[in-house]
Amino acid sequence: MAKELAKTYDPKGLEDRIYQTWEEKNYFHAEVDRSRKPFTIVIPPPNITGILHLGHAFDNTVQDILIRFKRMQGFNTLWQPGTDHASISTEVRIIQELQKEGIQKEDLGREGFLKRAWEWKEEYGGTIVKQLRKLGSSCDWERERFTMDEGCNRAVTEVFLRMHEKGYIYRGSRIINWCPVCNTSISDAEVEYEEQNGHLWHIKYPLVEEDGSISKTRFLEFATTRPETMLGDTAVAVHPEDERYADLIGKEVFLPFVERRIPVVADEYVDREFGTGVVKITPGHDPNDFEVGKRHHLPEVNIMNDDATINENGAKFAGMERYAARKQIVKELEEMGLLVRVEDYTHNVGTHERCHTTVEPLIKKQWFVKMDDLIKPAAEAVRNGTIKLIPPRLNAMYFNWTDNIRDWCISRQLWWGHRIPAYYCDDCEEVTVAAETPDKCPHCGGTHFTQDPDTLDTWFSSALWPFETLGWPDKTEDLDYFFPTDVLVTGYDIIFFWVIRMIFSSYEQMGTYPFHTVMLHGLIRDSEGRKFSKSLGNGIDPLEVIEQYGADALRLTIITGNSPGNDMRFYFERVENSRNFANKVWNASRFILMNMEKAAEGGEDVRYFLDTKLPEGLEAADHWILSRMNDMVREVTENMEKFELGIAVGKVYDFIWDEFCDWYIEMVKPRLRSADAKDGSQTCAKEDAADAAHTSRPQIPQAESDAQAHHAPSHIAALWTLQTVLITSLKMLHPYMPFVTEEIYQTFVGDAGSAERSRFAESIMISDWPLYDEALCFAEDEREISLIKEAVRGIRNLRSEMNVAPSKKTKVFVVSENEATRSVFEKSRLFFETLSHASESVCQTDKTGIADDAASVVLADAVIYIPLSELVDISAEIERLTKEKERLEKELARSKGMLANEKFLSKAPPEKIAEEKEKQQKYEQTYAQVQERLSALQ
RNA sequence: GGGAGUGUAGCUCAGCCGGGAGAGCGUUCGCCUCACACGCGAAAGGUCACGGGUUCGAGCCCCGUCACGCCCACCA
Repeated sequence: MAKELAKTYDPKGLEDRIYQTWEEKNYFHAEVDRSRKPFTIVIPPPNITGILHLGHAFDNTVQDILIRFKRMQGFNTLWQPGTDHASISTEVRIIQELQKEGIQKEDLGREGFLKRAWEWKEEYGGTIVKQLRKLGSSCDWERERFTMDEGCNRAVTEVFLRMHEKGYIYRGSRIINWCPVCNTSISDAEVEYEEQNGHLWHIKYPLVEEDGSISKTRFLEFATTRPETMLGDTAVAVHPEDERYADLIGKEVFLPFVERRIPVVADEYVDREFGTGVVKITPGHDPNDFEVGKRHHLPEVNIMNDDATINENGAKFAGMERYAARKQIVKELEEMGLLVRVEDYTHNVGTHERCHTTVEPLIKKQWFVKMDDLIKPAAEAVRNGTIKLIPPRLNAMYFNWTDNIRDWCISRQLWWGHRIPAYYCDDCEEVTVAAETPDKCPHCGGTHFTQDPDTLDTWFSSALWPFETLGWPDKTEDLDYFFPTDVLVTGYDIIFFWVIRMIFSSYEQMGTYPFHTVMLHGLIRDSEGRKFSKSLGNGIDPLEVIEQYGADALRLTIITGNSPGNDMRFYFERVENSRNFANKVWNASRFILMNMEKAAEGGEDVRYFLDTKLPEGLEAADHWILSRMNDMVREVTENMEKFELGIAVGKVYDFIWDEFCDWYIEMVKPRLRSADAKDGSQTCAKEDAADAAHTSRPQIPQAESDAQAHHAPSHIAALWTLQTVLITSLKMLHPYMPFVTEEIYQTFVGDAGSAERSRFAESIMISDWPLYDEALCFAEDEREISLIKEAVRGIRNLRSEMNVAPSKKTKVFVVSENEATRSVFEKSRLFFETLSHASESVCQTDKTGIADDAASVVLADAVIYIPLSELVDISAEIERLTKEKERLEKELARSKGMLANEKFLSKAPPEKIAEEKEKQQKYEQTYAQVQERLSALQ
């Protein structure tokens, strides 16, 4: 029957094989099916330049878990995959590659460059997609899309046209962030501020006197961090209510080098407290000054070329690089006596997040999206709960953005990307926005056009991702069925870049929101809490982790202990622990298979898991584990519905390892063993006897073994329970650890006969998600087994403290006046004895026949005695019991205090009071027993 | 400057509706117990950052303080 499983779980080879089977069986693929409810997730498209890092692994594991969970719950699940063209990083990458060959991108020309870029994309662009498969991602690969494929291109053009038509897209001169190295504008969101040590130069400009002469004695002093921008100054500003300068407002100062007379203006932007309360105004090179300049109708002087060298407006500094110019200007100002002083100054400098070049604010004609109207429904959706952010605390972050939105600069001076569908008439230079080159200029009738050379910000197409991937702008069945999608999973760091833009784009184009829930996860950091970065060299390649420990171990590690929105640190020790867990599950399964085989050798069909009805003859331990399993199913499902994946998987883990493996399997062993003795061959019996001779293992008394044989088949009930609990646990674990669970599941189900087979899913990934079942609640059995567990723990503890060798078996007496308690021990004798290393257990009502110096474990209404006279140190025993007595005294004091408190009695809920009373009673009973023991010993 | 966080065992982190402090790793002790040494059993280890308050009762709620990162803004 069942296949052999290796002794240790080894994911190598196995994962690829299983993944391939899933793909061949087409399990990942979704088709429109009106009879079923869809559940859709669109992947945050990874950059084609990317290789898989732990962030992707995290993001995609979360998505895969949700998808697999929903798939098993019966939803028609679609996980829509694809990749992003990532304009800047791809273009930079290709330029670097060209440089190695000594080629500039201009040498190739636009078309040649794009050809090269596509070749590059075809060759390397698929890497990350292959890597996602290694993780186990159950994406519908047949539907894979690319942000620059034909459909997405149409979508982008369509949206551009529509938004331009409505006036949301406009072209205008604005001060933008310019990256002189990437040679393109970048959006505000792409600017990263870095604290840098710099200087604050205090400079003074001479005043222009009434007669137009330049004063040699009167100056206006101010401070600046960027002295070179003075070449573009068109004013100096003071606060309108600043009395110190009231008389100077409207006058002029003289700007050295460029020899310009510029006005003193009054503007509230100026902070009177800072420095001298005077600010130089450079509208061409500072965003704030740009605003001031607009208010005062100041000229805008651009002093810089695109490569950040000074241009012809910079007088004699023309041609110098910006920092060289700065140095020279400072030097000359000093010689002219206009430099007052220099102080060290730490300030934040805007840099380009991709290359960390200091950005240069420049005035450029760019395309913008007007945001104030578009953003309103996006903000509203989150405010009124139509879209839920998880965790909700990130709402504040979201609103911070929506409330302070600025127009979105969408043009980029790059070649790789969606070219802006705008055409300039060669005759009149007027612009026409159209899907294709117009025939005739609507302004002058001209027939020759030049298309805008710029491309769109990468995020412009990503913003359309949830609907463009489903066929928009066409009206497709897919779009109608799968859209709006359900959950978006991404890191909180791209709420602004992506999430908000998808929300308003979808609302604008589709008239509805793209998803109802956004699950935001944190970042994975290294073991010291640092971000992973190339410069730190602390990168961890997920593929290596998978190679070494398996994808399941990686997935489990990433999810365990994490809650939405929180960062987590990555440790190899934790991966090891996850791997160990996979091995644990593996071996538990191996144990069950082994026992099934043994039973099968005796001619029984033992694939009981195929039968879902509760069989006859289940014992307390079986009921207990089924009941615990049932709770686990409910709690795990609830937590998964709440996106608390870390909590959910923790519960599966604890259940499997602690309750199922460490307790239930151990409880069941003697039952399976006694079955061996019954149907076992002679050799088996002989071996047992031989074993027993030199280890003093507890022997099943002959009479009892016979009794078992006549009894309802206990080992059959155990085998049924083992299989049922295992299969259910595997299902609960499957979204987290898809490979090992599938492999084991296949081992159990794989060769079931065709009749049984039809009742069973052929793969765990399309099997049914377990449901909470009232029929599996066994409160009484849970209480009984708790009692046994408590007793076993006590005995183990005692033996450990007394240094009793595990091989040393002892007689155990359970003394209780309570008949029900005695009966619990009687019923569970078989495994109680094994678990507590007892040679024999005897239940009785009093201490008859028990030595006074026996060691004891005190329970509420029972005392367990272990005669260990030759081993027990009486004083140690007294000490142990005294410690126990003290502990109980403390608990009793607490409990009595509470119950004596009238306010507690009058205000606490009745069930809490009852609970406390019960506890008190138990403490009192136990306490009395301990005291009795102590007095007997002393 | 604004915002939202975090602070719990040596380390990393859980801790739901307020009702006797948990896990993993590490440490110590004992075990190759016929599923698993990637294992089993046991133990030690905590002023739940600090100070107030609310409450019969606070790790959890409220106020304040300190520390640490994060996001946003960008005062020249």
